[in-house]
Amino acid sequence: METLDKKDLQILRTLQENARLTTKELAARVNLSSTPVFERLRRLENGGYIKKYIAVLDAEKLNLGFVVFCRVKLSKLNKEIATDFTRVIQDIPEVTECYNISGSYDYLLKIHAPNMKYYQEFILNVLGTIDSLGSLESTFVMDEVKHDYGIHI
Amino acid sequence: METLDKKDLQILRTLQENARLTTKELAARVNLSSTPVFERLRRLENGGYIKKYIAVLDAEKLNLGFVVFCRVKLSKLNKEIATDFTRVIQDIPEVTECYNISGSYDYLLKIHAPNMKYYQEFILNVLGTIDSLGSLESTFVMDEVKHDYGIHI
DNA sequence: TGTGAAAAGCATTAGGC
DNA sequence: GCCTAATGCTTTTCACA
Repeated sequence: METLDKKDLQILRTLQENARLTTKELAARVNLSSTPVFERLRRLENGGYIKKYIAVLDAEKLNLGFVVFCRVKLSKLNKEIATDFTRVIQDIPEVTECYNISGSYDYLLKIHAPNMKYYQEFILNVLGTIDSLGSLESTFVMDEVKHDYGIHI
Repeated sequence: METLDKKDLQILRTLQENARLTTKELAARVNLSSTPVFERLRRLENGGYIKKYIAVLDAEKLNLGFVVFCRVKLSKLNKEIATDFTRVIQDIPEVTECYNISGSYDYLLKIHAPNMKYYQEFILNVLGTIDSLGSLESTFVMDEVKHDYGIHI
């Protein structure tokens, strides 16, 4: 796929705000008829600009509103240990995000739990048992001040 | 809204994976016909369990793949300054997330930029000019190891 | 690339169990 | 609660500018 024009960007911008709009409604907002919007949309999906469509759930209501950012140092920084850690982390459902980062820690994890008690046991019984993990520092989220679910394009 | 049964959770779980499923497809997955699924969905939306439906875009392809976690200390920790900071932060499009956190910093920001050069200027011209901001520490994302876009329910 | 019309399929409501 | 059946929209395709 070559390049995106103004309408493409407008479509993407609109959909990352509300993915439930019908092609027709979307078409109205970008001043086109349904057909070209439909085709652009397919182009954008196939081109990988749209990765997926998701429903954003309310973690609080689903008893997973206790959020922690956890910084992790590997037991030793080599490729094998890093590979092991990233593989293990994929299968831990409480860990919703994991980034390899610069600085004095190696990884930053975002973790969702029901409460502090649960988290404490999670550290002891899950994270604490990973061999490739050296040390760990938890930072608790007291309030979500902003969450855009989208990027500014 | 009272409590969620197995089918409700299954619906939520499915939709946070793929929000584009038709009611019909969704119904097939939970072994019901369209009507009850349609009604449950409405109940879940109105009950606030589903906050919104969004398209997840590819930040890399849209030239916003340079991601930074930035920890911020307020110039002074009082209510007025905190309120000012959180208000200012809402209007900065590069900041896609902002959390009030425990520990030696007050806030954790997630920032999307095109590249390091852009980020450097962003720090100088935008973040650096916020009065309520005391100090700041940038942690660069070298790799996104895991990103679930959903919680484990 | 775009438009508009037509076919195929879905969301949504109604009526009954 | 659930189902099936009907209706009015949408999506999707096609012919054409």
